[in-house]
Amino acid sequence: MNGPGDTAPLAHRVPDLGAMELLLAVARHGSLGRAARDLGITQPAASSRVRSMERLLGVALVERSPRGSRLTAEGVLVTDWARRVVEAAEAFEAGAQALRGRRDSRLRVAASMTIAEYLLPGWLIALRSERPGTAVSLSAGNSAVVAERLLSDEADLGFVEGLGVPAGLDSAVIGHDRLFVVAAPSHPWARRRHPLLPAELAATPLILREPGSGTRQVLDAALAAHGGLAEPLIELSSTTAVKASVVSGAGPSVLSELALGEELAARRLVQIPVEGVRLRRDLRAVWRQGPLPAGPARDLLSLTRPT
Amino acid sequence: MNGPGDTAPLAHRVPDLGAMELLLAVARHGSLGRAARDLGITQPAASSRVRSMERLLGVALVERSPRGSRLTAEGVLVTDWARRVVEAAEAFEAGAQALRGRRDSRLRVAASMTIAEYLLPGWLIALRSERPGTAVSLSAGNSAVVAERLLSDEADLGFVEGLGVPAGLDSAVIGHDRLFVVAAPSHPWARRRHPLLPAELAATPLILREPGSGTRQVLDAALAAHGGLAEPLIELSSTTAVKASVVSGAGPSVLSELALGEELAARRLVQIPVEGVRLRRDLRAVWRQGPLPAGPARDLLSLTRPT
DNA sequence: TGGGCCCATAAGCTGGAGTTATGAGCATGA
DNA sequence: TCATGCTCATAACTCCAGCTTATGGGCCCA
Repeated sequence: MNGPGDTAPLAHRVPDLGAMELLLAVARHGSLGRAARDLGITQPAASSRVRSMERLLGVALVERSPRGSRLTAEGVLVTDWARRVVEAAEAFEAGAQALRGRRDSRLRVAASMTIAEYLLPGWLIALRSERPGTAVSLSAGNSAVVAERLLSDEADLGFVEGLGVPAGLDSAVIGHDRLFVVAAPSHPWARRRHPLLPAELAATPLILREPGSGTRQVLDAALAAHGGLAEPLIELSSTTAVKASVVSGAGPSVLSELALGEELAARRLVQIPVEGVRLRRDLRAVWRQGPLPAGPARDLLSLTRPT
Repeated sequence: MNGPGDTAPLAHRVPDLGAMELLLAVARHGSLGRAARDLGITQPAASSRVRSMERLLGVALVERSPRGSRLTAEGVLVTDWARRVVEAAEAFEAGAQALRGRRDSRLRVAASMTIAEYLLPGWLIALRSERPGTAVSLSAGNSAVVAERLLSDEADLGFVEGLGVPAGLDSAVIGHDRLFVVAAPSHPWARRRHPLLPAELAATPLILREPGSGTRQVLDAALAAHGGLAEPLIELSSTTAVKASVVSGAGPSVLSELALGEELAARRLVQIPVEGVRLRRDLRAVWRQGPLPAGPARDLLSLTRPT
């Protein structure tokens, strides 16, 4: 994950979250003093913090004047990058908060790993802005675990990404997830001129999650007609480990598009086109058989329409 | 940007970047001590940091044993959220570093605001991992500014998103950018059952950037055949300001998909389908007329193939 | 049983980020 | 013209978070 050439930890080369937050506040308010008040600190503290941020980056971010402060051209760019960090931190916080309140929460959610990692934090941020009071607790596991929690009344609402709906549950499709064939940029497949054929994919040993995972279920089903999945090259227990292996050039894999955003954007991985096979699965909200859930569960459900 | 109900600043409710980095290192190495060494701190420091992170979140993240440390189930989730924060911080750092080295850098890049904000940091991370030594400097502005810098030999490679290629430059299409019609979830358009017609869009006052911006050029051209763009509701100078206005319900707007990731995912904004009009523009790399650039510029160019 | 690896705890140091207090620059309005 | 109110900067002081070193206990293996 650390690029080569890195020496000091990232945290020493980048302003901390508080400083980024402060920069956003300055952009919003057009004044150091008001930004400081917004964050509950004093004006000199804000002033010195912005100054030390500018020293660290070697760029002037804020143009001070007796009538307020505006961002410089560079400041605008830096502020936008900072905003993305702060948004990621907000997602972190929303997720972590849901993880904490184990017992006493009003809305208990159970979700598959992929959904809990990549989608739920965003939904929780949105939920909090629409229904500020709602306390959420979260547990993660595969489809069977989610079903069990719903049926034993340990969860009010679940999210799964498997092929079918577990018995005893009602469901609604809330989106779709495509599976991408990916390889390192150095892999021969990355230079192919023509799409991969299903039979080729099926015949090639891949880096995969263990058999229970949703991704693997879909892949098995899709390739059954084309000779069935070859014996895996390696079996790993987490999506992150799979990605790391693929990036390092160990071999190709098939992964959810949700897990691939950063890697594809930074071209650490490349997507290999495939033709003639549908690698797609439904994302579903699930609940105990019966009427649509009411109260907070309904609020959350209404935020999760197809994207 | 701050959700309602927030009181303390985000930075007090979330572990700092160093702690998140440490958590990732623990996940990688399977041991607090080795993670500590990796980050250049001592084992007790790492131990206490992880402990205080667990106290802050109210969740056990790491399972210690005399033979090493593994993440708990919750730890895996938290680590993945932390990874996204750290990746955003890496993008921040890559961008900021490019911004700093004004004069002496070997590769000088000029880019449009949108590309500089959303795409360049990712490319720079990838570039650094493939060609570690490359120093990059960055300046941002609209197409005319980019062209000027290239022609006056103040930049080696440029990126623009306008409609045409400025005179005197050669170019290559490196991707596409769709423009989305967006509105707040509370806006009437968000509940429409049928796609918007071009004439409706043209007739509606929108929240827009000022006339010079690339987005507005494309919009003008696309709607010329449908009666031309109505007088804007408000004109603002930054994309962020436009988004904030739309979120607050002031009216609809048309924005690049690149700028909308977070807002659409969190459903602070919703996309309004439109039929019969092509709101799409090319993203282009540009350079002084003549042969393809060589050296570091070529390295960067080769990272930016169509996504 | 000694030596390797793990982790935890304790005591002490230090720097960074906060505070209060103060002053200077620029508008506005009486 | 002078007071008022906003802006930001500087200086001196306080304090605590996070680091260090030193130490000890558990587990496994040769």
